[in-house]
Parts: sequence; C-alpha cells; structure tokens
Amino acid sequence: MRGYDAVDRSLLTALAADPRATVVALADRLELSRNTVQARMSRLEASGAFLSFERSIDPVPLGFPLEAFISVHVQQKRLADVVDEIAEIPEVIQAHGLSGSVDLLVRVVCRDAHDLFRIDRDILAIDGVERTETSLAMGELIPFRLRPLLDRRG
Amino acid sequence: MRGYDAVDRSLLTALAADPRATVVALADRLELSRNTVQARMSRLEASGAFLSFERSIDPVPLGFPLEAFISVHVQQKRLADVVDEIAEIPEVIQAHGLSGSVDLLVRVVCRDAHDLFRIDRDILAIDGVERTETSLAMGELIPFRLRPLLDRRG
DNA sequence: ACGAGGACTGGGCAACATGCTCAATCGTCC
DNA sequence: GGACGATTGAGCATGTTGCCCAGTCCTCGT
Repeated sequence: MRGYDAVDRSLLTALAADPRATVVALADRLELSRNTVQARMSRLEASGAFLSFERSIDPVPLGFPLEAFISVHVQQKRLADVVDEIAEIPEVIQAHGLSGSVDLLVRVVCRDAHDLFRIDRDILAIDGVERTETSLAMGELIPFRLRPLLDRRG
Repeated sequence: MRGYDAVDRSLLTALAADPRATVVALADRLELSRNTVQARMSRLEASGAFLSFERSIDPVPLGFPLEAFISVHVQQKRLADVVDEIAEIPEVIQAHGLSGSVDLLVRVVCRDAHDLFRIDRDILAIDGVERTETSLAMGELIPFRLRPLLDRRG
C-alpha cells in the first residue's frame, strides 16, 4: 500500500496528538464509525506505516543527555565491515550511509564529553575507517515532525 | 525523574517489541503484577520518557522515499531567524544545531531528486544562509535503536 | 441505466482491559 | 523496632476490543 488518503493522514495526526488513544476515542474525534477506524488502523499497521516504538523513547531521561553526529570517512570497500563494527557500540543509536564526501553519518548519545571522546576513538580504531569528524549537537532546533507533511494534500 | 531502574528499562524494551501492548500483557510478560506495571507506566509517562508518536511514523509510505541531510553554514547572529524560516519548509522533518564548522544539520524527506533540489534552493535563498551541502541518505545502515543502551546496566 | 465491488455505518455480543480502591506483604533505612 | 515506599492480589463498575452481520452509499465499467 502506497499513499494514504485524507482519512489515513488525519488518523495519524490524531494518533500523534494522543499515541495511546483508543479506537473509540479516535472514531469520536474524527467523526467516523468505530468499525472504520478499526479497519484503517489494521491496514496502516499491516502496510508498515509504523516504525519501531523505540523512536518514541527519549534518551535523555535514560541518562544520555549528550547527542552528537560523527561523520566517518571509510575505505569504500570495507564499508559493510565498518558498519558491522560500529553497530557493536551501544551508544550508536543510528547511522546513515551518505552520498558525497562523507560516507557515514553516525548518531550517538552519551553521558558526557569524556564518553563521546571514547566513542570517537573506538570508531577511529576500526579497520577501514580513515577519518572522523565529530559535531556535538547543541540542540534539536526543529524537533522531529511529520505534521506539516501530513497536513498537506496528498 | 532521571535514571530508570531495571524494571523501567525492561518495560520500555517490552513496549518496543509491541508498542500497543496492554498493561495486562506487559505484566504477564515481565512477571509483574498489573498494578505495578500500571504505576510504572504512569510514572514513565509523567516523567517525559516518551517523545512524540510522530517519530514512529514511516515517511516512506507517506510518499517520501528519499531522505537527505543538508549541512547549512549560517551567519551566526542570524541563526534563530534562519531556523524559523527553515521550519516553514514542510519537507524539513528535523534540524539540529551543531558545534563545529557546520552550524545546522537539516534532515529532509522528499518525493524525488527534483524535490530535493528545490528544497536546497529554498534554504540557500534564506537571508543569513551562506552555504549548504547536501548529502543524499543512501540508507539507514543502522536503524534507530535504543535497545543496546536499554540492555546495559544502568 | 444497471449491477458489482469497495468502503462506511450502526447494531449487537462475549471476552477482555482499565482505572480505581483496599488490605497485606516485603525490603530498606534510620 | 518502626516507618516508609514499592509491590502484590483481589475486587468491581465501566469502557474497549475484536468479531460478525445487514444495510447504505459511491464509484466503476459495461
């Protein structure tokens, strides 16, 4: 299933406003019948509209107040191995392969600056890694959001 | 409330495995009483452990298969204004302020390359923006995860 | 204009979940 | 020992879920 209609989008929006809303509550708010909401929800679920719930957990109260992005330059041929090794570091919470001069954008959280230093060192020590550049995230200036996208006509 | 104990972490882990699990189901799985789970959940909720549900929605089925990171160099003094203007672009789903040579790391999704080109142009046109560098995300090589962190001793 | 297919609706029903309260138990800390 | 907080099991009224059904409404293609 690709592309959602207005009903799907408003369902997602309503869910964003209240993630644990019941089907009945959603039906009420959207002025749809309970059956419709139930059917839509199963379809959304089945179509893979939802990512892991882990994305909705805040690392800060877990004790990781610092976030950083580490740009990694890699010997291309060893990219897969490098990724495997980076994945072993628990503080790495995400990594994207990029086009362009930087090969890998690694997102990490840590307890303090010392922690970050260590993680960077660990990545540099990996065979195939040529260079890294660490940027401390000073804040999420635009917090993750999909609403503007959801609110537009599809 | 800062810092969760083992019970909190296993609750979060269990929730990650099944985001819409009922309190009863969680109690079962963790071999806790229903009351305990209910109490913990309210505390987690109240302590701000959960981020917006939007983070758990996949932009791809919404019709945005392409993701990119745009590094933005800004005249420092105008940073706030630049962020405000960037926030007007719906395809911008997140932005971090960074330490280092890049001031702003903007995460965007788009329908196609043409779309991306337009967004980059829009950002460049903003007063106070000096330079941008666009990197297309070739894939989420390490999908967002907190489990390794959750699984460790707190 | 007709019928078919799909989505939506309202009704009903049994099984289950929730939110709440209570009394009892268990550790830990002073 | 005594006090405190966390946990437990029980109970209860109310709300929710998952399911099924029949009826309606739209949109298609013919």
